[in-house]
Amino acid sequence: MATTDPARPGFALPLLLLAGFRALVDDLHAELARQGHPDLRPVHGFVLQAVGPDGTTASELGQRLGVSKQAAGKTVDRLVALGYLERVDDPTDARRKLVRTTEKGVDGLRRSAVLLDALRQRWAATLGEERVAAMEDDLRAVTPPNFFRLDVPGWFGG
Amino acid sequence: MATTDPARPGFALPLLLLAGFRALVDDLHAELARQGHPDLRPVHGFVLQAVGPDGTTASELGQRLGVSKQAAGKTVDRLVALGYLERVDDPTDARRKLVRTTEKGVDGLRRSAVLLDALRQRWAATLGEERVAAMEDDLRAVTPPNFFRLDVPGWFGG
DNA sequence: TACGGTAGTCAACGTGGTTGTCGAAACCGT
DNA sequence: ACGGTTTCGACAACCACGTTGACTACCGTA
Repeated sequence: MATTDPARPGFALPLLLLAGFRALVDDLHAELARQGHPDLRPVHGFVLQAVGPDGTTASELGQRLGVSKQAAGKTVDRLVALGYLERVDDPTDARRKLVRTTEKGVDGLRRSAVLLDALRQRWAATLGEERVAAMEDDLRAVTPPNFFRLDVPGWFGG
Repeated sequence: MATTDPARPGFALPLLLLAGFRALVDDLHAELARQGHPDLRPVHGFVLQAVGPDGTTASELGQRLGVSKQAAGKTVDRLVALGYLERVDDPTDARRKLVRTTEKGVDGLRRSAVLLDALRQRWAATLGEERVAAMEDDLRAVTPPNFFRLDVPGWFGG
Protein backbone atom coordinates (compact mmCIF):
# COMPACT_ATOMS: atom_id res chain seq x y z
CA MET A 1 0.00 0.00 0.00
CA ALA A 2 2.89 2.35 -0.43
CA THR A 3 1.50 4.07 -3.46
CA THR A 4 -1.90 5.31 -4.46
CA ASP A 5 -1.64 4.13 -8.04
CA PRO A 6 -4.66 5.47 -9.94
CA ALA A 7 -4.79 2.16 -11.80
CA ARG A 8 -5.49 0.45 -8.48
CA PRO A 9 -8.11 2.60 -6.77
CA GLY A 10 -8.68 -0.01 -4.07
CA PHE A 11 -5.30 0.64 -2.52
CA ALA A 12 -6.08 4.28 -1.82
CA LEU A 13 -9.08 3.98 0.46
CA PRO A 14 -7.62 1.94 3.35
CA LEU A 15 -4.48 4.03 3.19
CA LEU A 16 -6.44 7.25 3.42
CA LEU A 17 -8.51 5.99 6.34
CA LEU A 18 -5.36 4.96 8.17
CA ALA A 19 -3.75 8.29 7.30
CA GLY A 20 -6.74 10.12 8.71
CA PHE A 21 -6.69 8.11 11.89
CA ARG A 22 -2.97 8.60 12.32
CA ALA A 23 -3.13 12.30 11.57
CA LEU A 24 -5.64 12.77 14.38
CA VAL A 25 -3.96 10.47 16.86
CA ASP A 26 -0.45 11.75 16.17
CA ASP A 27 -1.59 15.33 16.71
CA LEU A 28 -3.48 14.33 19.82
CA HIS A 29 -0.49 12.62 21.40
CA ALA A 30 1.95 15.32 20.40
CA GLU A 31 -0.19 17.85 22.23
CA LEU A 32 -0.85 15.45 25.12
CA ALA A 33 2.93 15.10 25.51
CA ARG A 34 3.21 18.89 25.77
CA GLN A 35 0.48 18.95 28.39
CA GLY A 36 2.22 16.60 30.81
CA HIS A 37 1.42 13.18 29.36
CA PRO A 38 4.51 12.21 27.34
CA ASP A 39 4.15 8.51 28.13
CA LEU A 40 0.59 8.12 26.91
CA ARG A 41 0.41 5.96 23.76
CA PRO A 42 -2.48 5.43 21.36
CA VAL A 43 -3.18 2.02 22.86
CA HIS A 44 -3.49 3.53 26.33
CA GLY A 45 -6.39 5.72 25.29
CA PHE A 46 -8.43 2.69 24.35
CA VAL A 47 -7.63 1.02 27.63
CA LEU A 48 -8.39 4.04 29.82
CA GLN A 49 -11.63 4.56 28.00
CA ALA A 50 -12.53 0.87 28.37
CA VAL A 51 -11.89 0.91 32.13
CA GLY A 52 -14.71 3.39 32.55
CA PRO A 53 -15.66 5.51 35.55
CA ASP A 54 -16.67 2.59 37.79
CA GLY A 55 -13.55 0.50 37.32
CA THR A 56 -13.40 -3.07 36.11
CA THR A 57 -11.25 -6.19 36.26
CA ALA A 58 -8.48 -7.34 33.97
CA SER A 59 -10.57 -10.22 32.63
CA GLU A 60 -13.52 -8.01 31.79
CA LEU A 61 -11.19 -5.45 30.26
CA GLY A 62 -9.75 -8.14 28.03
CA GLN A 63 -13.22 -9.11 26.86
CA ARG A 64 -14.12 -5.50 26.12
CA LEU A 65 -10.96 -4.94 24.13
CA GLY A 66 -11.05 -8.32 22.42
CA VAL A 67 -7.74 -9.51 23.84
CA SER A 68 -6.84 -12.19 26.36
CA LYS A 69 -7.06 -11.47 30.06
CA GLN A 70 -3.29 -11.90 30.30
CA ALA A 71 -2.66 -9.25 27.67
CA ALA A 72 -5.08 -6.91 29.40
CA GLY A 73 -3.37 -7.61 32.70
CA LYS A 74 0.05 -6.74 31.34
CA THR A 75 -1.20 -3.51 29.81
CA VAL A 76 -2.79 -2.64 33.15
CA ASP A 77 0.58 -3.32 34.81
CA ARG A 78 2.23 -0.76 32.54
CA LEU A 79 -0.47 1.84 33.09
CA VAL A 80 -0.25 1.27 36.84
CA ALA A 81 3.51 1.81 36.65
CA LEU A 82 2.89 5.05 34.75
CA GLY A 83 0.34 6.18 37.32
CA TYR A 84 -2.74 6.12 35.09
CA LEU A 85 -4.47 3.16 36.73
CA GLU A 86 -4.57 1.63 40.19
CA ARG A 87 -5.53 -1.79 41.49
CA VAL A 88 -7.67 -2.17 44.57
CA ASP A 89 -8.98 -5.31 46.22
CA ASP A 90 -12.63 -6.05 45.70
CA PRO A 91 -14.13 -6.32 49.22
CA THR A 92 -16.95 -8.52 47.94
CA ASP A 93 -14.75 -11.02 46.09
CA ALA A 94 -11.24 -11.85 47.22
CA ARG A 95 -10.31 -13.16 43.77
CA ARG A 96 -11.08 -9.94 41.95
CA LYS A 97 -8.83 -6.90 41.84
CA LEU A 98 -10.61 -3.82 40.65
CA VAL A 99 -8.78 -1.66 38.15
CA ARG A 100 -9.60 2.01 38.54
CA THR A 101 -8.56 5.16 36.73
CA THR A 102 -6.42 7.47 38.85
CA GLU A 103 -6.76 11.25 38.89
CA LYS A 104 -3.90 11.37 36.39
CA GLY A 105 -5.80 8.98 34.15
CA VAL A 106 -8.94 11.08 34.35
CA ASP A 107 -6.86 14.13 33.48
CA GLY A 108 -5.48 12.40 30.40
CA LEU A 109 -8.93 11.35 29.29
CA ARG A 110 -10.34 14.82 29.89
CA ARG A 111 -7.56 16.45 27.90
CA SER A 112 -7.96 13.90 25.11
CA ALA A 113 -11.64 14.74 24.81
CA VAL A 114 -10.90 18.46 24.58
CA LEU A 115 -8.08 17.99 22.08
CA LEU A 116 -10.03 15.61 19.87
CA ASP A 117 -12.93 18.02 19.76
CA ALA A 118 -10.51 20.74 18.68
CA LEU A 119 -9.01 18.45 16.03
CA ARG A 120 -12.47 17.67 14.70
CA GLN A 121 -13.17 21.37 14.54
CA ARG A 122 -9.97 21.86 12.57
CA TRP A 123 -11.18 19.33 10.02
CA ALA A 124 -14.55 21.05 9.93
CA ALA A 125 -12.82 24.36 9.28
CA THR A 126 -11.07 22.87 6.25
CA LEU A 127 -13.78 20.64 4.86
CA GLY A 128 -16.94 22.13 6.27
CA GLU A 129 -18.91 20.74 9.18
CA GLU A 130 -21.39 18.96 6.94
CA ARG A 131 -18.61 17.07 5.11
CA VAL A 132 -17.11 15.84 8.37
CA ALA A 133 -20.54 14.80 9.60
CA ALA A 134 -21.19 13.07 6.27
CA MET A 135 -17.91 11.20 6.58
CA GLU A 136 -18.88 10.02 10.05
CA ASP A 137 -22.33 8.96 8.88
CA ASP A 138 -20.92 7.10 5.90
CA LEU A 139 -18.34 5.31 8.02
CA ARG A 140 -21.00 4.32 10.51
CA ALA A 141 -22.98 2.86 7.62
CA VAL A 142 -20.20 0.62 6.34
CA THR A 143 -18.54 -0.51 9.57
CA PRO A 144 -19.91 -3.02 12.06
CA PRO A 145 -20.95 -1.55 15.41
CA ASN A 146 -18.51 -2.11 18.28
CA PHE A 147 -15.89 -3.23 15.79
CA PHE A 148 -13.03 -3.16 18.26
CA ARG A 149 -14.62 -5.80 20.44
CA LEU A 150 -14.37 -8.32 17.63
CA ASP A 151 -11.46 -10.53 18.42
CA VAL A 152 -9.62 -10.77 15.17
CA PRO A 153 -6.32 -12.43 16.01
CA GLY A 154 -3.00 -11.31 14.72
CA TRP A 155 -3.77 -7.69 14.37
CA PHE A 156 -0.50 -6.28 15.45
CA GLY A 157 1.77 -8.95 16.72
CA GLY A 158 0.74 -12.32 18.00
CA MET B 1 -12.33 5.57 22.87
CA ALA B 2 -14.57 2.73 23.78
CA THR B 3 -17.75 4.75 23.44
CA THR B 4 -18.99 7.28 20.98
CA ASP B 5 -20.51 9.54 23.61
CA PRO B 6 -22.49 12.24 21.79
CA ALA B 7 -21.30 14.71 24.40
CA ARG B 8 -17.75 14.08 23.19
CA PRO B 9 -17.95 14.15 19.40
CA GLY B 10 -14.17 14.21 19.07
CA PHE B 11 -13.87 10.62 20.21
CA ALA B 12 -16.04 9.33 17.39
CA LEU B 13 -14.04 10.46 14.37
CA PRO B 14 -10.74 8.66 14.96
CA LEU B 15 -12.65 5.57 16.04
CA LEU B 16 -14.70 5.58 12.86
CA LEU B 17 -11.63 6.04 10.67
CA LEU B 18 -9.92 3.15 12.40
CA ALA B 19 -13.09 1.07 12.13
CA GLY B 20 -13.23 1.77 8.41
CA PHE B 21 -9.62 0.82 7.93
CA ARG B 22 -10.01 -2.34 9.95
CA ALA B 23 -13.23 -3.32 8.22
CA LEU B 24 -11.47 -3.18 4.86
CA VAL B 25 -8.26 -4.82 5.96
CA ASP B 26 -9.96 -7.55 7.98
CA ASP B 27 -12.14 -8.47 5.02
CA LEU B 28 -9.15 -8.35 2.70
CA HIS B 29 -7.08 -10.69 4.83
CA ALA B 30 -9.95 -13.06 5.53
CA GLU B 31 -10.41 -13.51 1.80
CA LEU B 32 -6.65 -13.60 1.18
CA ALA B 33 -6.44 -16.44 3.71
CA ARG B 34 -9.09 -18.34 1.75
CA GLN B 35 -7.16 -17.76 -1.46
CA GLY B 36 -3.96 -19.40 -0.26
CA HIS B 37 -2.33 -16.62 1.77
CA PRO B 38 -3.21 -17.39 5.40
CA ASP B 39 0.08 -16.04 6.74
CA LEU B 40 -0.14 -12.62 5.17
CA ARG B 41 -0.63 -9.88 7.80
CA PRO B 42 -1.62 -6.25 7.36
CA VAL B 43 1.96 -5.16 7.93
CA HIS B 44 3.19 -7.43 5.16
CA GLY B 45 1.12 -5.62 2.56
CA PHE B 46 2.91 -2.39 3.30
CA VAL B 47 6.27 -4.08 3.06
CA LEU B 48 5.56 -5.93 -0.19
CA GLN B 49 4.22 -2.76 -1.72
CA ALA B 50 7.28 -0.82 -0.55
CA VAL B 51 9.70 -3.33 -2.05
CA GLY B 52 8.38 -2.51 -5.50
CA PRO B 53 8.89 -4.29 -8.80
CA ASP B 54 12.62 -3.57 -9.06
CA GLY B 55 13.59 -4.75 -5.60
CA THR B 56 15.40 -2.74 -2.97
CA THR B 57 17.65 -3.13 0.05
CA ALA B 58 16.75 -3.46 3.71
CA SER B 59 18.14 -0.02 4.52
CA GLU B 60 16.19 1.68 1.78
CA LEU B 61 13.09 -0.24 2.77
CA GLY B 62 13.49 1.02 6.32
CA GLN B 63 13.71 4.58 5.08
CA ARG B 64 10.60 4.18 2.95
CA LEU B 65 8.62 2.69 5.80
CA GLY B 66 9.98 5.05 8.42
CA VAL B 67 11.58 2.35 10.56
CA SER B 68 15.18 1.41 11.32
CA LYS B 69 17.13 -0.73 8.89
CA GLN B 70 17.28 -3.45 11.55
CA ALA B 71 13.51 -3.56 11.89
CA ALA B 72 13.14 -3.66 8.11
CA GLY B 73 15.71 -6.43 7.94
CA LYS B 74 13.87 -8.55 10.49
CA THR B 75 10.55 -8.12 8.71
CA VAL B 76 12.26 -9.13 5.46
CA ASP B 77 13.58 -12.23 7.26
CA ARG B 78 10.05 -13.26 8.16
CA LEU B 79 8.72 -12.64 4.66
CA VAL B 80 11.62 -14.60 3.20
CA ALA B 81 10.78 -17.48 5.56
CA LEU B 82 7.16 -17.31 4.37
CA GLY B 83 8.26 -17.28 0.74
CA TYR B 84 7.07 -13.80 -0.18
CA LEU B 85 10.48 -12.19 -0.60
CA GLU B 86 13.93 -13.38 -1.60
CA ARG B 87 17.40 -11.96 -1.10
CA VAL B 88 19.92 -11.90 -3.91
CA ASP B 89 23.44 -10.55 -3.93
CA ASP B 90 23.95 -7.29 -5.75
CA PRO B 91 26.63 -8.06 -8.39
CA THR B 92 27.72 -4.42 -8.48
CA ASP B 93 28.15 -3.98 -4.73
CA ALA B 94 29.13 -6.83 -2.43
CA ARG B 95 27.74 -5.01 0.61
CA ARG B 96 24.21 -4.77 -0.74
CA LYS B 97 21.71 -7.61 -0.74
CA LEU B 98 18.78 -6.95 -3.00
CA VAL B 99 15.35 -7.81 -1.64
CA ARG B 100 12.96 -8.94 -4.37
CA THR B 101 9.35 -10.02 -4.43
CA THR B 102 8.87 -13.67 -5.31
CA GLU B 103 6.13 -15.00 -7.57
CA LYS B 104 4.14 -15.80 -4.43
CA GLY B 105 4.58 -12.19 -3.30
CA VAL B 106 3.41 -10.87 -6.65
CA ASP B 107 0.41 -13.18 -6.43
CA GLY B 108 -0.50 -11.81 -3.00
CA LEU B 109 -0.18 -8.25 -4.21
CA ARG B 110 -2.22 -8.95 -7.32
CA ARG B 111 -5.00 -10.59 -5.31
CA SER B 112 -4.94 -7.73 -2.79
CA ALA B 113 -5.45 -5.21 -5.56
CA VAL B 114 -8.41 -7.15 -6.94
CA LEU B 115 -9.97 -7.68 -3.53
CA LEU B 116 -9.52 -4.08 -2.42
CA ASP B 117 -11.14 -2.87 -5.62
CA ALA B 118 -14.07 -5.17 -4.90
CA LEU B 119 -14.28 -3.90 -1.33
CA ARG B 120 -14.32 -0.32 -2.54
CA GLN B 121 -17.10 -1.23 -4.94
CA ARG B 122 -19.03 -2.73 -2.04
CA TRP B 123 -18.78 0.58 -0.20
CA ALA B 124 -19.83 2.41 -3.34
CA ALA B 125 -22.85 0.13 -3.64
CA THR B 126 -23.93 1.09 -0.13
CA LEU B 127 -22.98 4.76 -0.03
CA GLY B 128 -22.88 5.70 -3.68
CA GLU B 129 -19.73 6.16 -5.73
CA GLU B 130 -19.72 9.93 -5.29
CA ARG B 131 -19.79 9.62 -1.48
CA VAL B 132 -16.80 7.27 -1.48
CA ALA B 133 -14.94 9.56 -3.83
CA ALA B 134 -15.84 12.53 -1.64
CA MET B 135 -14.52 10.70 1.42
CA GLU B 136 -11.24 10.04 -0.37
CA ASP B 137 -10.96 13.64 -1.51
CA ASP B 138 -11.71 14.97 1.96
CA LEU B 139 -9.18 12.64 3.58
CA ARG B 140 -6.55 13.68 1.06
CA ALA B 141 -7.25 17.28 1.99
CA VAL B 142 -6.68 16.82 5.72
CA THR B 143 -3.82 14.32 5.79
CA PRO B 144 -0.20 15.01 4.97
CA PRO B 145 1.05 13.40 1.77
CA ASN B 146 3.16 10.24 2.22
CA PHE B 147 2.11 10.11 5.84
CA PHE B 148 3.48 6.64 6.45
CA ARG B 149 7.00 7.70 5.71
CA LEU B 150 6.97 10.05 8.67
CA ASP B 151 8.87 8.40 11.43
CA VAL B 152 6.69 8.89 14.44
CA PRO B 153 8.19 6.69 17.15
CA GLY B 154 6.18 4.46 19.41
CA TRP B 155 3.35 3.78 17.07
CA PHE B 156 2.83 0.18 17.87
CA GLY B 157 5.52 -1.09 20.16
CA GLY B 158 8.91 0.39 20.57
C1' DT C 1 46.93 3.41 0.78
C1' DA C 2 44.53 4.91 4.37
C1' DC C 3 40.21 6.71 5.67
C1' DG C 4 35.22 7.90 5.99
C1' DG C 5 30.75 6.49 4.84
C1' DT C 6 27.45 2.74 3.97
C1' DA C 7 25.12 -2.14 4.14
C1' DG C 8 24.08 -5.87 6.74
C1' DT C 9 24.06 -8.40 11.06
C1' DC C 10 24.10 -9.46 16.06
C1' DA C 11 22.82 -8.50 20.76
C1' DA C 12 19.96 -6.64 24.28
C1' DC C 13 15.87 -4.78 25.29
C1' DG C 14 10.77 -2.81 25.40
C1' DT C 15 5.87 -3.32 24.19
C1' DG C 16 1.90 -5.76 23.04
C1' DG C 17 0.10 -9.96 21.91
C1' DT C 18 -0.60 -15.44 22.32
C1' DT C 19 -1.29 -20.22 24.83
C1' DG C 20 -0.87 -23.18 28.81
C1' DT C 21 -0.75 -23.95 33.71
C1' DC C 22 -1.75 -23.23 38.37
C1' DG C 23 -3.62 -21.97 43.18
C1' DA C 24 -7.02 -19.55 45.62
C1' DA C 25 -11.52 -18.13 46.03
C1' DA C 26 -16.43 -18.27 44.82
C1' DC C 27 -20.49 -20.64 43.36
C1' DC C 28 -23.69 -24.36 43.23
C1' DG C 29 -26.05 -28.76 43.65
C1' DT C 30 -26.60 -32.53 46.70
C1' DA D 1 -21.80 -28.87 55.10
C1' DC D 2 -19.40 -30.45 51.53
C1' DG D 3 -17.32 -31.53 46.99
C1' DG D 4 -17.11 -30.39 42.03
C1' DT D 5 -16.89 -26.67 38.70
C1' DT D 6 -15.94 -22.03 37.33
C1' DT D 7 -13.60 -17.84 37.61
C1' DC D 8 -9.75 -14.61 38.72
C1' DG D 9 -5.19 -13.35 38.85
C1' DA D 10 -0.51 -14.67 38.19
C1' DC D 11 3.49 -16.97 36.04
C1' DA D 12 6.10 -18.93 32.16
C1' DA D 13 7.34 -19.49 27.50
C1' DC D 14 6.90 -17.79 23.24
C1' DC D 15 6.12 -14.67 18.89
C1' DA D 16 5.86 -10.20 16.17
C1' DC D 17 7.57 -5.81 15.70
C1' DG D 18 10.03 -2.04 17.11
C1' DT D 19 14.26 0.41 19.29
C1' DT D 20 19.84 1.46 20.15
C1' DG D 21 24.39 0.32 20.03
C1' DA D 22 28.32 -2.11 18.33
C1' DC D 23 30.71 -4.55 14.85
C1' DT D 24 32.41 -6.35 10.23
C1' DA D 25 32.85 -5.99 5.40
C1' DC D 26 32.97 -3.32 1.58
C1' DC D 27 33.02 0.91 -1.48
C1' DG D 28 34.64 5.31 -3.03
C1' DT D 29 37.94 8.81 -2.77
C1' DA D 30 41.71 12.15 -1.12
